[in-house]
Amino acid sequence: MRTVLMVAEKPSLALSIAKILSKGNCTSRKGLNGACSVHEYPGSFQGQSVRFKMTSVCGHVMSLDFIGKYNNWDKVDPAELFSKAPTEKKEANPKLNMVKFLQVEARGCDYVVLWLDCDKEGENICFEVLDAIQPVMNRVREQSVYRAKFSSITDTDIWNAMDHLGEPNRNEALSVDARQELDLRIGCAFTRFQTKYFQGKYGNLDSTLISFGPCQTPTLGFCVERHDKIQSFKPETYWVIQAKVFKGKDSPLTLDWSRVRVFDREVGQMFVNLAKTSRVAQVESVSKKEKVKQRPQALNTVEMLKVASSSLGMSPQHTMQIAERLYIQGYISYPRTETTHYPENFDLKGALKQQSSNPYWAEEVKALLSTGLNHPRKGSDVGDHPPITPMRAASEGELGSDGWRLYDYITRHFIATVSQDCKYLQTTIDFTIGSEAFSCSGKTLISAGYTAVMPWQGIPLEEALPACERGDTFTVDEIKLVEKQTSPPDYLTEAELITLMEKHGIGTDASIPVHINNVCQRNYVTVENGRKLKPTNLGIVLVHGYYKTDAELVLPTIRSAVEKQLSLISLGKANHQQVLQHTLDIFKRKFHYFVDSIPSMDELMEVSFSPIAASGKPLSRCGKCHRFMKYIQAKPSRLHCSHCDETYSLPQNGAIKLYKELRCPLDEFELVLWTSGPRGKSYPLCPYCFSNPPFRDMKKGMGCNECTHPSCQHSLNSLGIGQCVECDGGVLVLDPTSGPKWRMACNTCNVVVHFFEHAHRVQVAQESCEACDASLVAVDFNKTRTPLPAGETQHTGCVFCDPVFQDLVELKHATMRYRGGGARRGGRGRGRGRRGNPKKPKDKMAALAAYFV
DNA sequence: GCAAGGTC
Repeated sequence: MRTVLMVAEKPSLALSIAKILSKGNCTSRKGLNGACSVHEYPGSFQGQSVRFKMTSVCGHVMSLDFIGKYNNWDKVDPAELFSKAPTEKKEANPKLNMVKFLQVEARGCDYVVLWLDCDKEGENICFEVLDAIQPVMNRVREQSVYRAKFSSITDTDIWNAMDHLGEPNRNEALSVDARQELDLRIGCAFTRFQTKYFQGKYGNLDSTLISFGPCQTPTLGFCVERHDKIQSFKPETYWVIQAKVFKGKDSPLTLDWSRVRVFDREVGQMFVNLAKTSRVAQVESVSKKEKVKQRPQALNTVEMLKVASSSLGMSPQHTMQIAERLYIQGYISYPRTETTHYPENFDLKGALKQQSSNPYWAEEVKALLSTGLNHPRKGSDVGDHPPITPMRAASEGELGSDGWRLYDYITRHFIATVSQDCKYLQTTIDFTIGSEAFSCSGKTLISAGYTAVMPWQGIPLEEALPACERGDTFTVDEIKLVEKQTSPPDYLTEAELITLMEKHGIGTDASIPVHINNVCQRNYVTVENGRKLKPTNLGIVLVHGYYKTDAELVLPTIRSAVEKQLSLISLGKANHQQVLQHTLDIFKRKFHYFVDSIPSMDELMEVSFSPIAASGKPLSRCGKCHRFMKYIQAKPSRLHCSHCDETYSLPQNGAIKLYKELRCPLDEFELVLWTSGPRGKSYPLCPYCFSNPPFRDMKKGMGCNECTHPSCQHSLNSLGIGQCVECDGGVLVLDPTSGPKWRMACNTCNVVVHFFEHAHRVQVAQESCEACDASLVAVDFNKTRTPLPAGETQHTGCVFCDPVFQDLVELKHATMRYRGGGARRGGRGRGRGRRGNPKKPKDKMAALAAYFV
């Protein structure tokens, strides 16, 4: 019997589609990567009996990157990234082992049906899947590759797709390939160039990365545009007539002037004088209109993000993480969708019934169930996923604070979509006072409709307008000219930014949160009270710089202009290679122009930032010139030797101080001590070795706790104790600065083990433990407070095995269990390589020759 | 260390 492999874009869809096509009769098992499942069932295909295997990928299988050597920022000129640097496809998520998984499942299959999402990205993933599986599939004479086209996950749609299989569209896939390559080459070239240029020149930029991208840069542009409007705002004075009238014993009504405002005081005064000729206000007309506030459309991602930001105070990134969790746990439907229209067969009533026992909205739900659901408003069906709805009842306690708040909103929104509109009566009374016209209006609620579950949208209670009719007169209580000023706009709110991004096609529902998060993380924008986005100096200068040199780099049209080119590929009207070359050429020229114009950007930078040579405070001495290097604390923190004009990287996210003026035996640089926090991990490092690994088995970014120097007293070889209790390959290293709260810390992960508190001295001995091969540790306690048996003050033993140490090492028991009571003894080496006596080189030059490989 | 796009 032949086998048909079917592949969807994500595990949840594979399950939904398999359930529909197998009519609920499929067997399921987990795939080898743990993330994807395989659902199998018998059926018929192209007139023959077959076995179906339905599975999925997890989004893109591959992602594009430069080949290895072009990822060296120090050796590659960013201009080479436009054409010379070759790219390669790498597995998007190596942990998922997706290619292997697909091949295992595809081996022996005869046909494949591609059920990827029906958009360009999905079309591209079709070919990623085919590239992986075609080499291992059986060869059949007839067509073996099919594409299912569906616009919703409903029985009819899925069966219809199965009955009308087509072929994957290579042109659409190629347009995505082109987009990937353009984004990569352009983004990385500009990012690397401006990062290196500005970081080498200014000391207080406070950003580890000065990135550029066709989505993130326009995103920043929107925020700066608003900032500029605020800055250039000139308040204008204007005048309004304030009129108060009353009738009988009613409290006075404040009226609105029909001319609203005037910008000339004299003119305003003239109108006041005209109005003042009369002491009564004449009612000209009273109108009552029934108005409707429409119930919302079904919820999509962008709307959810906006409300979460403006009403729940949650960032888009955080909102999506919470929504993802609610989705995985089955509380809500798939949270990434553009669609605002429920599928025709959507069980609205069933979904609503599940909410009928929730204390917060049970009353409204029960009322709806008994009087009947309102038909949802027509939305747009983009054919991706149904709108976001609750899938099962939940209580506050089981979801956690933010989880509940988001679920609460999603559910209320859902109930609102099947509720009645809110109806209210708007009453407007038109007055004349002298020859000037005024009015006042008020709203009274007729029926709350959906605002019963979305009270924040309700009609606010107002004092009712007095009953009156045409011809009535009111007494004028007060009439005067009031001076006011126009006020500047406020900073862009996150919700407004999302609206702008959506309008200009910057990013997608799934990527908008990422771009906003990026501009915050890169220190271009800060989030102020009320989730308002205020650009930083760096953000402002960058955008102004682009405007000065090449405004297209920051305009929101940069994306759509490229998309237009790309659509030619997907429509088959232009050749993929030609479009790519053409667009790359344009951006290559822009890049060179940008590089040439960088002095004009510098003019802006100089105003806000200080030159690197004038930044920082002296800290440790350079090994080459023996002068003090300056420690620059602003991100990325680093050491700068102004004499040698060299910058040395440091570990981030911690504090740096001088380490007792001790020097690295290899290069004479003064060591510095990195500390993660008051009770955290700390280790010394050599500023030179950190960027220039001295031994072949070391990598960039290693401190002395990973240094394999055979004899240096600060090295791993001297201070390493034993294998880490949690991670693979890490070694617990004595922190010689930690006393009297002595500890050892893993040189790879974050494990910190406290031991021998209040010991006077703790040292790593030359000898190793017979049982577990860990280095022995020698401790020395004060006579008066020694915890050692029989009042002894000194003891040397293994921190893992020595019974004397048992109660003095915090993680002892966990350690023993983890090691299976020593069962792993003699297994893999302990990885410290400190056995044997390495020969000491005769002099320093020989040592350097030996070490600097 | 870089982009943007999928998704876990």
